[in-house]
This record gives sequence, C-alpha cells and structure tokens, in this order.
Amino acid sequence: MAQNVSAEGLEPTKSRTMFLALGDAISNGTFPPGSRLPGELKLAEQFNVSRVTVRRAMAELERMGMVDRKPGVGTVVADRGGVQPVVADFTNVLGHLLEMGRKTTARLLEFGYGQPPEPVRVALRLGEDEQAQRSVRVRVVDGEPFSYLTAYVPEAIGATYDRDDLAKTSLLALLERSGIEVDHAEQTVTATLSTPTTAKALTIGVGEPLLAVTRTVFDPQGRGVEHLQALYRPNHYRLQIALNRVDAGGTRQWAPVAETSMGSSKKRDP
Amino acid sequence: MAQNVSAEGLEPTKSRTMFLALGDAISNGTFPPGSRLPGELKLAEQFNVSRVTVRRAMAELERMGMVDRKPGVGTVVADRGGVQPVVADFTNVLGHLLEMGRKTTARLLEFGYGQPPEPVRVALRLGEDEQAQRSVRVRVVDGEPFSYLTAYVPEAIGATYDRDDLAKTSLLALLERSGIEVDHAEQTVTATLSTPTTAKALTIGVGEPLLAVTRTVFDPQGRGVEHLQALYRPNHYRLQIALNRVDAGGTRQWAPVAETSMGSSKKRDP
DNA sequence: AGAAGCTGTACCATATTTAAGACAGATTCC
DNA sequence: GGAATCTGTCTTAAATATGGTACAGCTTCT
Repeated sequence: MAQNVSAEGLEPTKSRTMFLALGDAISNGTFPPGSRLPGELKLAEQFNVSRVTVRRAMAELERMGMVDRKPGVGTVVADRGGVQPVVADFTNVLGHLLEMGRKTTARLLEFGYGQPPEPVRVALRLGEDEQAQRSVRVRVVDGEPFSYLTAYVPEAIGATYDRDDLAKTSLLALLERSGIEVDHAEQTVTATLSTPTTAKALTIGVGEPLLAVTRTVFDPQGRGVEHLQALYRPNHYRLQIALNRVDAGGTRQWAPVAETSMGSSKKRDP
Repeated sequence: MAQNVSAEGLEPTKSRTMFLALGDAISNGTFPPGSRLPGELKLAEQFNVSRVTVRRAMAELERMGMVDRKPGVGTVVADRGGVQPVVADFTNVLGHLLEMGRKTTARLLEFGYGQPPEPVRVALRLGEDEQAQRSVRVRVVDGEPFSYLTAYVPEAIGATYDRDDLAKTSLLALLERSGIEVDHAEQTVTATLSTPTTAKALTIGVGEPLLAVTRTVFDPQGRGVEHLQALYRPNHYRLQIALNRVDAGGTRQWAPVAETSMGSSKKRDP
C-alpha cells in the first residue's frame, strides 16, 4: 500500500512549530505550572532558532493564557497551564450539557437537498440517485461556538421538519418526534484540522486540532436515518468513557460500562 | 472564564491553509472522487491568492495521493480521495490488530523513574512525593509507526518488570502477569497536534492532527495502576463504537453495545 | 549599589513565501 | 487544423519570516 510519503511537506512556520513544542512541553509536565521556563536566549539556542522566533511562540503561548511573562522575571507557566477545563461525557453530548444547566443554541449555516457524497450515501445505505437533506449547524454553548455539525438525512425523513426546527431542536429529537424509530448507531472518532470554513465558524484559527465524531444512526430495520459529523474543539470537549475489564472469548478485554440507567452515576468505589 | 482569545495568531502559511481547505473540500464531498477541480488560475482567484500558492497546495495534495494532475487535463480527485483506509475498533486496539494478523512491535524511546506531572499524579491518586515509572514507546505495525505511547506506572508496580519487557509485551499484559488485578479504567479522547518530538517518532509532519486517548487503569480497590496516553495517526486508526438507543431514567439515550463476548461480532441485521 | 538575568524594542541582513506575469507543451473539443 | 484550457516552468518583485545584534528597563539576588 502506498501513501508512505507522509513526512515533510508544507510544514508550518518555525514560530508555530516552536509554539507547539513549548505548548506540548507544558501540558506534558516538562514545565509544570508555576515553574519558570528557560530564557528566550537559552531557548533560542536549544531549539536552534533566533530569538525573534522564540518570542513569537512565547507571545502566542501568552495569548492563549498558558504562560505569564514579566520583564525582569521571566516566563512562568500559568496554573492549570495547558490543562484545559473540560465538559465530558461520551454517548450523549447534548444531554450532558443540558444536565449541567448550560445554555445552548444552534445556528443554521446551510440547508438544502442534493446527492450526498459517496461515503455518506454508503453509510446510510441509500440508492445511487437518492437525495438527502444536508444541514450545517454550529452549536453555541454559553455564547461560545462549541461544535460544528454536518448532518445528512434521507430526503423523505428530512421532509418531516422545517429548517426553523433545526435551529431550535436537536436533530435526533426531531426524528423521534416525527415518529422515526431510532434504534442503534455506529460511531467513529478521529482527529482533523480546522479548515478556513470550520475555523471561522468556531472562531478558532486555521490548522487547529478538532475532534471529529461521525455517527450513523439506523432504525430497527437497519435503514439509515441520519449521518452526522460533529467537530468539537478539544479545549471545550472531550469524549469520556468508563471501561471494565471482563473475560471475553477466553481472553481478558475491555468492555464499555453499561450506563446504570439512573443518569450519570460516576461513583465506583464502595 | 478567560481564554476566549483563540482566533488569530500564528496562522500557518497560506499554502498550508489552502491545502487544508482543498483537502477538506475533497473529503467533504464538494469535489467527489473522479471529478476535476477548478483550474489553478480559477482557484487562485477564488481564494484570493497567487497561483504559486495554489500550486504548492496542489503539490501537497498530490504527494498525499489525494489528487492526480496531468498537463492539459487538469487535477482530478483520486478515487478514495481523502477517505482513508482504517483499522478500527474501540476498547482494545492491540487485540484487534493481532486478530487481523498484523505484525506489531514496540520501540522503547524513554524509560526512567521520577515524579509524574500533576494531572497524572492526581489521576493515579498518588501521594505528593510518590515516584512513578515513565516510559515512552512507539508501536510499529507492518513497519509503519502507528502510535506514540506515554505511560506512567506507580514505582512499586513498575519494578515488577524490565525495560526489555516493555519492548516486547504490552504494558497491560505485563501488569496482569505481575499479578496486578486490572479491574476498570477511565478513558478520555481528544485531538492534538503533532509536536516536533511526536512527529519525528511517528514519521509525520509537525502540526498534523493526532487522536489522543488517555486511559487511567485501576485495580479492584480503586488504586491507580497505569496512566497511558496514546497518540494515533488518524489515517491509520479510528475509534469505533456501536451504540444502542435505550430508555434510561425516563429519556431515550445512547448506550454502548456490550460486546457479545464471542469476539468481534459486527452483524446486526437478521 | 552593583551584578546577573530577564523581557521589551529597535535595527539591519538574509531566507522564504507570496504575488504577478509570460511562455511552452499536453490534451480536449469543435 | 485551430481554439480553449490545463499544468509545468521560468522571471521579477514585493511581503513576510527568520537570523543576528545591540541596548533599554525591570527584578532579583548578592
């Protein structure tokens, strides 16, 4: 299989590289919160770059609130440096947000019908020429863009609600309101980079990391009902799941903890 | 809460931005496989950049195998453009790889004892001054770097095996061999960017997206046994999980499918 | 007070990126 | 054959990133 090429090619600028390196070292524990990191001159030497470059990286770190810098003192790692505050759950993001009493709204960016891209068509098990409703939304939590959602729904199903509905209600809720039986789903998780489009919508920079969750939802008959791709800002959101070590097929394995139906029970210790 | 700043600041080069934009448009479905994308001149105009910039982005796309370009013809999106081949499973990566008969080895990059960084210490519920064993490994599958693993293990437990063991056996297997009872774990998923260090180890470029899985493993008494951070290349690996729609606490929710103990059973349709 | 170390700022030289335009060769379509 | 369109290549110029250096001002320590 080809595609071994990966490395080299359109690297970001040195300042950005440097910024990533330092940021990693910080959230990494190499430079614990409260500690002072080496002087600009020393860093410039260590990384084999000029001081200007170091300064740019540092400025960015400061802008992100990861460090505090003072003349005469130095650059010190901020408390909680790099370790982001996180909203977390696994299966139902929205539910958890609501539980926490956060205000969340949705902004509809695109809406229309057409032929879905191949992979989506296959995932939904649609015919060659079947149409689908495509919608792009941005979910806003507490005033801040939180997730970028691209959804495809088979035409017939999509017709059961308005574009106005989309701005108010969650898609899944709409479907179930329309009498669609939502039975099971296949979910996939990856990482991507923000593109100019998504970056703007989420008010972040281009080339920043995003958590990509793709979910295909089926009804009891195995018919595709919804294909959703959600992009989350890692700073604002992390997937979390509890695992149990179980015996399976002779070997010990991990198995996701079946939620104990009584909401979010996290305690495990007696 | 501060840290609203996010946007603007140390953007990558225009070529890189352009590359991301095009790459997204491709895997997005805007330019389906087989289709020809606009000429360099037209793109340059649309994106308000020069043709040189477009060409760089294109060259990178070609290098990644996402497009084919021919003089007189144009640039056409490769079949399977952007849609990466994927190894996939959720809970046990390694097990699945082995199942598929892939050859996997590990390379030990770092090994030593010391105080773990704060977050790790807290996650493992260690005392203020407790030491931990830190190891950094790269797992290689079929000759290609596959994951970058940083593990912390409480000193006492770490002492039960060699550094040589680490290169051969999976950490979890080592622990269980040493009589440690592995009971449950807390797992968290995020996205990050490759740093100079991780990029080199994984033979990718700096600033590429990585899937970060952090897992803290506990014994039956709730004592921290292992803290593992795994970085995966999205091209090579995706997390996947099956969900069922269930009633829980009055509302319909998603619940992870409990693996049916008989290995990897994927069929769901009757 | 003085020394040492740090950041903030300014200046100039160099390398890289980007812009703009011109031309050659390949391919497709009429 | 000829027009239109595309990529490949080259040249020239501007904008930006980087390298190297010097100096001012602030803090901490001796």
